[in-house]
Amino acid sequence: MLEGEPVHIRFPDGRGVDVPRGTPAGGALALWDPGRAGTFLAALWKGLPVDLASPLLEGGELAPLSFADRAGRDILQHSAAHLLAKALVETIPEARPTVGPPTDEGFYYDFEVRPLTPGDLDAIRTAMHRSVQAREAFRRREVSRDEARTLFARNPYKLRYIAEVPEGEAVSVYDTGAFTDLCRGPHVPDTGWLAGVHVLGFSAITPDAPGSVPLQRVRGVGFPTPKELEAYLKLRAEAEARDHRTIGSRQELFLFLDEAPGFPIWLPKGMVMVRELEKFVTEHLREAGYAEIRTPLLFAQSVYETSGHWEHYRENMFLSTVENRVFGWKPMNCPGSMLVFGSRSRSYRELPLRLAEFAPLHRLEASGTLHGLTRVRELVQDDAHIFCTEEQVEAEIRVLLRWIREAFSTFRLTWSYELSTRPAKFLGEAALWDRAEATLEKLLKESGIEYRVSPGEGAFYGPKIDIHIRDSLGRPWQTGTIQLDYQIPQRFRLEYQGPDGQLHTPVVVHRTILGTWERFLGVVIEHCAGRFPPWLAPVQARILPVTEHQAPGANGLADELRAVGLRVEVGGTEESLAKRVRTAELDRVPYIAVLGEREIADGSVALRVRGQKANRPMSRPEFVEYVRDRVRRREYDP
RNA sequence: GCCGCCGUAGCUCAGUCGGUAGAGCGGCUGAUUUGUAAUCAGCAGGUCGGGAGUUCGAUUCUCUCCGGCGGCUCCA
Repeated sequence: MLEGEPVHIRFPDGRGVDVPRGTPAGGALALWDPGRAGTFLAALWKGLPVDLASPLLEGGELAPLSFADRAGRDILQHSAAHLLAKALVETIPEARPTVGPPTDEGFYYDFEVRPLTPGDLDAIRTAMHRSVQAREAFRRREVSRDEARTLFARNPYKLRYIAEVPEGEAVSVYDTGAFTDLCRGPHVPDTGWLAGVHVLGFSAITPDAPGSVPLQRVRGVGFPTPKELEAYLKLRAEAEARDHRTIGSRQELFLFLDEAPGFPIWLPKGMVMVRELEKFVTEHLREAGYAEIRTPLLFAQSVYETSGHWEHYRENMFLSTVENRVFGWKPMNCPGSMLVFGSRSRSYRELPLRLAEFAPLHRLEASGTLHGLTRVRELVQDDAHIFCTEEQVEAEIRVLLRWIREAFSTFRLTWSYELSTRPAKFLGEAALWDRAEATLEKLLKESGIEYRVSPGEGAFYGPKIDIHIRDSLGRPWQTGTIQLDYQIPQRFRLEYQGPDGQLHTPVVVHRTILGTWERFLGVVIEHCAGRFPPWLAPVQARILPVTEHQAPGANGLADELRAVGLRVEVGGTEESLAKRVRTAELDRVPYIAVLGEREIADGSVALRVRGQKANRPMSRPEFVEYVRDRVRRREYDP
């Protein structure tokens, strides 16, 4: 091809254009769609991401990338990481940058550098801002391996990455002002695109590799404009306001003491909610043919040796030595259920045998991982074990998948499924694992469920389907789990007599739906920002007499509500009505009933529904029935 | 557990460049009897997370332990 000879470029809408050879990708895209060209931050050239400055040397397919595309978003995050590295090295010249990838949330960059301080962060932010103002270009250069090794001679991390570049692939570096980083690219055209970048914080991390030194990880987020960044930061501030730890304290649901780290203390109002969840789950258990049992919190070491927990889970167990015998606090309910099943001979006619147990479990979680209600050391699962034949497994799991849909819909949560497969440390034979994994996968597929596969994340005894629920800000939490287990029943030598007269080992499905009361409530609190559905609310209605003359009437109404099983409080009259309404709203009480002279006279109530200023007058029986009905139907909104 | 940061009244936070601390809300008492997001006044409440060290003197500086937060790792 001759210099300047036109090349033919095709675009996603099928249109094409001839441009002089060597035209930058950005130039071609501007010809194609001048209106949107300003939002293009990189391009896809023959399916691979490239810089807008990249010259088109031959014909081919060209598509734009903007922030709206995941790939484009990642490019902006990655460019932000470069900008951060530039600023950090300007601030602390001896710092050695390692890697700075985009993440789901934003981006980070790891450095080998002295421990950072908040003051460093300020200096880094200033340096980044300066660079953004200067609109410094990201310039790509391809260099020889020798040149690259010279450029990064002081940085062993980069030298290692240079050595890892496959033979035949060019080593590329990007210059941003005076800063040069090893990078495959592509990048946004210049730092002016990074006005919506914000450094969130830093923390030390310890890389996996043996002998490696701790690194400082600086995290940030990037948006195309400062306005979008502001919107994001506002969302984060809201997330802080709905933190379950804050709401739990404000509404007196639970607390933690220094003397019992990771052990939640349920206060009366929180305990009401735990009981409501229990009731919600238990109703289903009754319909679905479960039986409830209770087994000890402690078992002798030998039980865990049989179950495999001694080998695979001991470091997470609380142990007690009594009369020279070691007892372990159970971290899971399975051993107890196994012992109950094995306590006498069983017939196939009993299967599926569904044993539920809601016992407190103890897990010695590392202190640094504890987090409010969502990561605790004492927890209660809505747990059950289904003992069944291999043929019964599918039907049982189908029921569970249906129940998951129903349960999470009640809370208006969105959830997702994850299939976790055989871990490095596992019990049993690989072939059995493959079969179990195939079964779970088939069930997910036939239900039309979208799921993610997490290789190696299964329990040590079997693969599992995990449920992740997201709170309203999109943060995922693992809750329910369905685990298929061919191992532990064998280890406990569980058997049932089949129709063939032979003894067979049952399969066990371990499953929880909500997961644990603790974590589930933590997420629900954040999801609804403490404005609980009436059925779950610790106080469902508060009755406010306007003056003390209406107090007897208010108490009478409260009795009527209590008589139908509702949780009611009657407000005092020491404070102004406005103040008491305000307090009730801040307490997130779903129904506020005001009783004044008028209401007493005509037997009505002035109902104020939580969050709604306008009040609805209704007769007392109407009011009682209205609240009762919405609670009974577990309506989400009051 | 690892790294960093933090710990002042029940809660949210101010403050002390080393001389033993304040506010708002909440609580209690009194007055007010109130019509839909804060009526007024008064009072009580803190060995400034625990321990040790430096100092004439430590809530303030140092060390250490405990706890919390943000990450890492791990998980329901």
